[in-house]
Amino acid sequence: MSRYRQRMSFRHPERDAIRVDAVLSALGNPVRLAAVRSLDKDGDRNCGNLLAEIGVSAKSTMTHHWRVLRDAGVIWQHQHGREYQLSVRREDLDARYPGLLDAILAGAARDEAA
Amino acid sequence: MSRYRQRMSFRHPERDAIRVDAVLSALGNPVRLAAVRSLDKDGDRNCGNLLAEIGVSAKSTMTHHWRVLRDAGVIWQHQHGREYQLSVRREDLDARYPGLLDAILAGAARDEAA
DNA sequence: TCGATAGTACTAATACTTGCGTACGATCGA
DNA sequence: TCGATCGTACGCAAGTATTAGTACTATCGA
Repeated sequence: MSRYRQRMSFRHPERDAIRVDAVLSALGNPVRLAAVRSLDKDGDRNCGNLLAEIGVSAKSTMTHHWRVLRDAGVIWQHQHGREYQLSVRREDLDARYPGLLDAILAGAARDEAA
Repeated sequence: MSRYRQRMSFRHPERDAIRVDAVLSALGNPVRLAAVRSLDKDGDRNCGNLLAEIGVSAKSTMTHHWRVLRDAGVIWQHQHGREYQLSVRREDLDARYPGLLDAILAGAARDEAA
């Protein structure tokens, strides 16, 4: 009997269960904001791709951040073979909070330029 | 010699020093989001007014939240007699992150309605 | 001048966050 | 079938956030 729980597919909140304070809290962390910017700019990715790009050294650290973003309803994370496909939940976020994600991403781009 | 530092006027970040991740992190807390919604809806207030409205029991708790919002560049807080006038830094936020504050406030209103 | 009021400063307890090392399960490819 | 790979699960350590009690300063008004 293993000490480790068997991995199963993740729980993602329904669109209607997304809350703006959770979204803001999730994106209010520089590592997660950078991750979502990358996902939005360059399309879907697996976890390892982004790890190097964001400059985080430990896989387990990003596993934590993916969970926060997933639980807040910001990203989808689905298993695909032995990789996990990541994508921004743009349809859901834009439907529920029109203009929010674009304003945030534009703001992050502006901060970076300055 | 008192153990307590004398109060002086607060440091507010310059418009150019505001960072979107700090704004999101500040507004990613339900108490602070509610406070900013009240300020935006009903105009400038002092601290005590909002205390009751938001349902926070201790003044010192709100003192902490005002500091977080102030440091993030979300609110102005200026002494006026023995009260402190609070207001949303709408001009600065709208100039730096167009549409962000409106999207957030609309989102909070939507969440509340649901 | 003096009591009441507004709201901060400080302290502390508790809970949550972030980061990473290590153990592991599942899958791929040779 | 077996080693390499992907990325999670778990656990720990250090840091930060949240809340509130109490001490305090400054100001207002009678």
